[in-house]
Amino acid sequence: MVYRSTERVRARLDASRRRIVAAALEVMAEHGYAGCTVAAVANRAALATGTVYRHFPTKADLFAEVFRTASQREVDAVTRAAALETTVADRVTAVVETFCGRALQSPRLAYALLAEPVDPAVDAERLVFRRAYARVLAGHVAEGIARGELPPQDPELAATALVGALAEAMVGPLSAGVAGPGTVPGLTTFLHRALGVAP
Amino acid sequence: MVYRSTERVRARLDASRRRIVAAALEVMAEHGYAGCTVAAVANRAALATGTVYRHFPTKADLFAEVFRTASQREVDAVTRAAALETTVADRVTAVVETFCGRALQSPRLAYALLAEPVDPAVDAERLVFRRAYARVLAGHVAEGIARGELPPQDPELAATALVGALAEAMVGPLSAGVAGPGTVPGLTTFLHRALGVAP
DNA sequence: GCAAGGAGTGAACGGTGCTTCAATCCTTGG
DNA sequence: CCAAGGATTGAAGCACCGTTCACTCCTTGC
Repeated sequence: MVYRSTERVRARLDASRRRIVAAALEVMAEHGYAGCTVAAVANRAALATGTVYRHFPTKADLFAEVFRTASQREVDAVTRAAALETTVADRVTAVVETFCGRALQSPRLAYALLAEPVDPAVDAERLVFRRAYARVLAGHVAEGIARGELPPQDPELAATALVGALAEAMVGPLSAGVAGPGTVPGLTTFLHRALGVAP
Repeated sequence: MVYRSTERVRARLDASRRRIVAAALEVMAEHGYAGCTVAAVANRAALATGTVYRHFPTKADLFAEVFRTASQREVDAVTRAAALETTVADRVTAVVETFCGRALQSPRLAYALLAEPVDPAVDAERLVFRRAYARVLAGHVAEGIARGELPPQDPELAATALVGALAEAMVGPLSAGVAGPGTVPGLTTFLHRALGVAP
């Protein structure tokens, strides 16, 4: 046994793996999930098709990771934006603005993450994504109730409904053109009222 | 030219076509869109695979019609339920209860119509479906504003957000088990507040 | 430099399921 | 009953892609 994987090789492997995920994300942001053949991803990563399979057992596994990565980034952005505010009202505003702003910035990616038809195994990851958003929001809602800024209510349910409303309001604009200028403020008001933020 | 299609034949053709759509709907309600191969649908309709293609140019066309039919039925049910009520609050309650009740009654079908990964061409039909719901709701919202039962707001946007909240709140329960008992009333309250129904 | 064995390659494979088509059956009007 | 022509059949065709694998290249430690 003369060959044993060394640090340098492991670093290169790691880099390849990351490059594959990044490439997949790029292809998805450009052509949607529909354009994401394994060959296209490999090509973008400057690797052979077969090499992808040295890092991921199946295409679904690769894209599960892609979705997980991209989703985490989105959730983080929203979490960070909310953390800068103090009242629940301001936090919800921050969430809506961040979510919509980012979605409209890269519409193709947002559509893929939110609504595009994908492999069922990848679709499962989407549910996790949405639940992650809901969890963040549920935390703020619960705290709002505790502080007396919001009336008593089921934070989980409220958060889920918020996420649904947000996503739905974005899907239309994403698939066809751009959102009207009133969309984001209108949505903010709507969601504030839904939660029972005192006017 | 001795043969010319007669009334009887045209009736039989029509019946076949309808039987194909009905069969597709049945298969979808049982096994989801994933289980809907053309062969399975034809089999259920007691026809040969090839016959399907004498009625629909492609599978996507067939399922576009299936979605259209099923969606119309759902929208009609909701419309009818709302029409029995007078105040906006009661109408929204009726919509939520009807929507959720029907969805939970045939969860596999509801999941297919709302969220299951489908062919992109069929997915387009889904957007129409959701917009149809939104249109119904937007009408009620607009009337509510006119009557002074609701504060001024963009009825389209509000309706879209309502539909999103409803759909999202149902997807969880549909994919895994049943809805908790508090879901429907909780959702109703949430949506009333969102619209600004006077408490 | 060399043997051992992992990493990388990409053309070929294979499964799935939509779609077609030549053969057959059925309907119609004479 | 017959000829014309549409309707039906279902097995074969076909395309598309994910996946594999025999081969080559590279890295390692002696």
